[in-house]
Amino acid sequence: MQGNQLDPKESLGFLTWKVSRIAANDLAARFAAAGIGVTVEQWRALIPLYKCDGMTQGRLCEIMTQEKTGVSRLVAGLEKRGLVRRRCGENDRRVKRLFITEAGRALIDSTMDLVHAGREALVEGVAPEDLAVCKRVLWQILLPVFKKECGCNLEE
Amino acid sequence: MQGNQLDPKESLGFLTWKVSRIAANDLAARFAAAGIGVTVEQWRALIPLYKCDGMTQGRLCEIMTQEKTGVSRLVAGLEKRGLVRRRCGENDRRVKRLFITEAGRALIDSTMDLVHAGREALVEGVAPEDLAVCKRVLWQILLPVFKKECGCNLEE
DNA sequence: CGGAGAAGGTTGTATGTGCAACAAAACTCG
DNA sequence: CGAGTTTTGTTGCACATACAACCTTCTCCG
Repeated sequence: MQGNQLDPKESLGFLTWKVSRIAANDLAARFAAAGIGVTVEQWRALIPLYKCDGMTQGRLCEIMTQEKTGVSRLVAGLEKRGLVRRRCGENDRRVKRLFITEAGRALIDSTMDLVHAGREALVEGVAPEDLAVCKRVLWQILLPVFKKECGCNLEE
Repeated sequence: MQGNQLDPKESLGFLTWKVSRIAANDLAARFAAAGIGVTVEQWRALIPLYKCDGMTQGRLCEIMTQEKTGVSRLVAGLEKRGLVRRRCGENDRRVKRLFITEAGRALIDSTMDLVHAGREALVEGVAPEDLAVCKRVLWQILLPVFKKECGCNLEE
């Protein structure tokens, strides 16, 4: 039985890695085809701001469960593209508050159908009840990381 | 119902992305703690060579379902660390054949327990039958990509 | 043959990500 | 108050990954 420790089908890390690459690459191709000038990661970072405007950058890190360095650069890219504005906090001038622009909102709105189509294509042929179990398992694994970090509309 | 299109729990792309990051970061931490001087990605690239020595670099690209550029750099890293040797093909001098070294085999052997522990920790608390469904779904999604690319021991 | 095109790999460029180090601002407590 | 500590964000560095451009080698076919 120890022999199949090297079987990729048995490693959730491997499986999720590959599926996430497929999903991201597919979405990137759809963005490119539609002339959307934003990366998938930047798009993902924009979602929380769409749902909850004005949060600090640190808050976005928590929501994305990601290092502050990466988020700092994602936000810099979003700001360069005019999708987000950064403003220093008034009470605490260390923090940067993030505000999605009208262009940012429009981008999310205009990509909803695209994203939805991509998700459908990804899970085409998968039994809905199995897919539900799969999502539930993955979310269960993520929960400890998201605990006490899920305020401000992340649920909803 | 359209409102929860932005719910991360509903996006398999998001879920797999986050779980794969958790798994990779956890494994990287275990490698670092054990003084294993190799990245998770390099380790993953080494697996197919452990199972099937002497394949060409292009073959490894197929097995890893990855661009040749990334594989080229992964293999370069493995070679720099003395875990793999590259040799030009004899009949076709364009190809590079990849041979795992004794150090490479020893590294895989010595990390098996580590990796196994990481996998156990990742899915701790998940019902085994649900986990099996989850893995089956993910593999089902990957299958079209792996089709006709799964020879040489990938299946075990 | 021999040139056109295909195939295998590498390098350049852009972006993402994590760790460590750093800078600025705020907080703590004597 | 003020020095040390903590918090927030940025920058440097290393590595991963995708696309495009390129080089070398092989193959095809006239």
